[in-house]
Amino acid sequence: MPVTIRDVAREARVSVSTVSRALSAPALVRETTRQRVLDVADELGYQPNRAARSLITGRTGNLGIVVPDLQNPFYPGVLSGVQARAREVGCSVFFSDSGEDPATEEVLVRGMAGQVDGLILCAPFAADDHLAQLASVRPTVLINRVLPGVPSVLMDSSAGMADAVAHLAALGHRECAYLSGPAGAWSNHRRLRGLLPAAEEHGVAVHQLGPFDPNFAGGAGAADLALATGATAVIAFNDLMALGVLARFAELGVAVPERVSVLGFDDILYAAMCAPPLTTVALPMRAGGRAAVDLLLECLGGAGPATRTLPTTLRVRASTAPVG
Amino acid sequence: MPVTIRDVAREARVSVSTVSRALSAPALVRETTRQRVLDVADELGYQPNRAARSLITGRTGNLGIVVPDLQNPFYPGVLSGVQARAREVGCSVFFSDSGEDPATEEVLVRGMAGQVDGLILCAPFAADDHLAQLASVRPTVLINRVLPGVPSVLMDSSAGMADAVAHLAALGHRECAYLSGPAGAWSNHRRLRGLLPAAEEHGVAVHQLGPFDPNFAGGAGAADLALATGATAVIAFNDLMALGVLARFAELGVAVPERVSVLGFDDILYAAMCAPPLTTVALPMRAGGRAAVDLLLECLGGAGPATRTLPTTLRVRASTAPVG
DNA sequence: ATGAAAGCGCTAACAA
DNA sequence: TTGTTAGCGCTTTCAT
Repeated sequence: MPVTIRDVAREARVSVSTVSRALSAPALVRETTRQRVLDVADELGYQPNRAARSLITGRTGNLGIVVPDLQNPFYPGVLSGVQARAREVGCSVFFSDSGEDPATEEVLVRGMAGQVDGLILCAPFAADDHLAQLASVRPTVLINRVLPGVPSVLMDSSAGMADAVAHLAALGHRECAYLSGPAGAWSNHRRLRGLLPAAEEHGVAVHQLGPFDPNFAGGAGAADLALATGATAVIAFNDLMALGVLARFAELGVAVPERVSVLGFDDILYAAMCAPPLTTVALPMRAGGRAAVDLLLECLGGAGPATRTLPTTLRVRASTAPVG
Repeated sequence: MPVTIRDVAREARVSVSTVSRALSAPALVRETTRQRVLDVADELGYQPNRAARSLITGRTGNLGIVVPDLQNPFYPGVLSGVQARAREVGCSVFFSDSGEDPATEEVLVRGMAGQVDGLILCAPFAADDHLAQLASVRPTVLINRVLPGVPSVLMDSSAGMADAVAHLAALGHRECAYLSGPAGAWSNHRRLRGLLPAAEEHGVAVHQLGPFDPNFAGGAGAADLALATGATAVIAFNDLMALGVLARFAELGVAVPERVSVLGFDDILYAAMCAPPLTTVALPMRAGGRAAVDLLLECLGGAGPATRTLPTTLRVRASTAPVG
């Protein structure tokens, strides 16, 4: 039988209300009383029952996050940031994985909604109207997705893409292929919004290919198409695809970066570990997770829907070189 | 104001208990009544308050899992399995990351304990006595760790290691280097328990090196040492290390698998994506996560502490070849 | 500064 | 088969 607030009250010779106050409103009890209560609570190993507390306060102290696919190394990074920040502010976090399915996503969100103070939806697949409905159930923060009236954390991939193009242009590339990710994805859209104007500005022609699956196989499948365009550089939607391109090129005996330069997006762990190490636009995964928690907390505190844009960083490694 | 059980009761013209029963003990109400209640509940969008329910039943419907490090691709795999299975049985899952620190681990477990029915500890870092204490707070299942009296899911890495050695022996290797993972780790211990007898049996000499950090840098750092032993094959504690070895060998111009064969452990996503693709012992990550949930559910159902051992699979790829 | 008492929304006896 | 009632453990008025 776990120890309750009454046990502490009895032992400390005060009322339950005093115990309650000693724990959650220290200013309202005399210092000596408070100390005695705390001592007793400690000695008895008292842990307030969160269900009872939240039943009355309406707050759970929990956050929920749903990501599209934990197998994509990008999301564990975000998740890790969310959890780290949540821990710092004393929150626990519910996690789930939608398998990139909008319907599942909806079920998961509604399931979590009842037991969290707020939700973080990472690159959600739901359509705008559905998403708006979900966001209305509980305070919600979006990551890498925009929806009017809903706060969001954005990673500035347009700027990252512009950096990437500038880098290629500086290396003398005049023709590049872009391997698209999922057609409807906000993130793919954003990359294009960075790519096209920057390419125009630098006088780089763009062959837009795809959409492809945003994974290794997708990249491997796209590699030959990219080659056929005659482009001297390939920009992939994400690192997983870039890795696929690298692998297929190796198979084909196409030298990277001597004959073709390859560029990824995300900077997942393996981008630095492959051969050649991948030049890529690093997205602030952990920072994004942390920012989402902060934004959520602000909303719970009554702040209006804000948007926070996080900078990206071009990491130049060995997969890009001057056009030969 | 959210809709409560009383709203449903009033609208359906029954008592609250009937509503309660219609939802959680369908057999106890007449079919027509039940249908009416369900219709009203649906129409009103009624969602039972989990805090209130758990306050009285003592059950939360939540599970908790803590992993050492989400950046290691092995753990997202497990986490993903846990979550998938939990969802099937209607549970939500709390997640956290200990950063491979025993003290943090303990804090996290105690923090979660109050709001979960059971806990899954994945390759925990806590010492046996501390772990035993943690496991006594709530029903607990261990993954890749054993402790008397505590149920656990084990991945049979001893057998996997034996397979690996047999594979190398068949290729004619007579001398191999083993790059140890963390000294105290149960999993490292297990690998050795498979390696040594199998090596003996097949007449393969083993150079035991390390311990090293179980990551890319650790492997890269260990590569030269391994080479210096004169072994024709290197078995790394895990894939991340094996990838480090591969990278360093590439730098050194040491041909894999022509001059040295390299073997990993885990079969993380990248193992199939690197060059050359890595021969490795695949650990059932998702299956392990699912099994842990099942075991936990059995414990909650009153079953005694059981141990479930999951088989591993040797995946032969291009990083191993006959000794030249 | 402290205590008494009224619930939060729900389930589980116990009655009917 | 259904309703009535008593709490689960806690916070929060309202008194004192």
